[in-house]
Amino acid sequence: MKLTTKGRYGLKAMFDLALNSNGEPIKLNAIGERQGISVNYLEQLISPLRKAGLVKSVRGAQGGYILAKPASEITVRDILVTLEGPIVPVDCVSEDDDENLCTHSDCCVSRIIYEKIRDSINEVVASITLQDMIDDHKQINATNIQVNCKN
Amino acid sequence: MKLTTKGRYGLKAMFDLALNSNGEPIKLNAIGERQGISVNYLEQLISPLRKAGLVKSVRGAQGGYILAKPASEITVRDILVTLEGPIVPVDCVSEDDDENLCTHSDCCVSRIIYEKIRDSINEVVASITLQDMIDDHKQINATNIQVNCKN
DNA sequence: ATTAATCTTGACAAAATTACTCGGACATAT
DNA sequence: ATATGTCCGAGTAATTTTGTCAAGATTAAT
Ligand code: FES
Ligand code: FES
Repeated sequence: MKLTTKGRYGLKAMFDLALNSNGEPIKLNAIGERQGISVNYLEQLISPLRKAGLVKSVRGAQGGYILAKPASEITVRDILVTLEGPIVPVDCVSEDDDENLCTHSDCCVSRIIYEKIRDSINEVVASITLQDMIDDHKQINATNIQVNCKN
Repeated sequence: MKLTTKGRYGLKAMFDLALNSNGEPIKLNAIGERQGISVNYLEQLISPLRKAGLVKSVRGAQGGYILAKPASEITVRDILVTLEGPIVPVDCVSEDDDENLCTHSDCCVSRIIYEKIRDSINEVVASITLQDMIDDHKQINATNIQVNCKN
C-alpha cells in the first residue's frame, strides 16, 4: 500500500510548478534542483503529466513547463492516477479495467472491503487540489520550499 | 497503492478460518484447497499471524489452526498490519517508525496529504471485523466459499 | 544561420521487492 | 512406530521500481 517515487516525486514536482508559477515556463532543471530530483527522472514523470493535459510544455531555449489549468482545478488524484494508474488496493476493483475482474466478483466478501478502501482513498485525494497545497504551505511556512523531504 | 498477495491471501485465509471454525482445528491443507493457495505459501503467512496472537496452532496429527479470539474481535486491519506492516502511503508517516521521518516533516505539505490517506485507509480496515465478513457472506451467498476470486 | 537551451523519446540496467518453493526439524494422535 | 500435521530458514525466479543515458526535435537568442 505504498506510493512509488513516480507518484511522490510527481506530486512534489507539480506542487513546485504551481508554487513557482509566474506566467513564465519553468525548467525541469529548476524543479529538480529545488526538490532534489534528477532531471533525467523528472523527464520521465512530466511526459505522462503532459499527455494527461495537466501541464503544457514550451519547447526550445527559455522553454519549460506551465500548469495547463489553474492550480485549483488540478487535484492530487489527477496527478497520482496519471503516474500510478488507478488507485486501487487490488486490480479487480479498478473501474476502468474490466479485464482483471474475478470470476466470482458478485459474491466476494473481500471485494466489499477493497471497494471501501478504494473509495476512501480516492475521496481524499480527489478533494485536495494544488491550490490547497499552496494555501497550506503559505500558512505553515512562508519561506521554505520543502527541499529535505524525501517523499 | 496495491496490497501484496501476503495481505490478500492472509485475509482470505483468516476469513476461511473464521467461516469454517467449529471448535476443531483447521488444517492449512483444507484452507489452501478451498481458497486456492499453496500450503507452502500459507505456512509463511500463518506464522506471523500466530505470533501476532490472531490464531492459535495445534501441532501434530489432527492439528491445525483456530482463531485466537472471537471473529468479532479480529479486524481486517489486524490482519493486514501483521502481514504487510504499517498501512501507510509513505514510510515517513508511519507512527511506529520514527526512523523514516523526513528532516522537514514539520513544514511538509505532502505530509498532510499522506496522513489523510493513511488515516482514511486505517479507519476503513479497522472498522471491519471477520464477523462482519461472515455476515456479509451469509447475506450474499449461503453456499459459495469464494474459491475463484484471485485476491 | 548558428548556437545554445530545452523538451521528447525510447532503450537500457541496477536494485529492490514479491511471490513463491523446498527441505528438514519438530510434535502429537492413532 | 507411523502418519499427519505444524514450524523454520534458506533459496530463487519473476516482477517491479528507480533510475540513467543517448540521440533527436524544437525554438529563443545572437
Ligand atoms: S477478489 Fe476480485 S472479486 Fe473477489
Ligand atoms: S515527505 Fe516525509 S515529511 Fe515531507
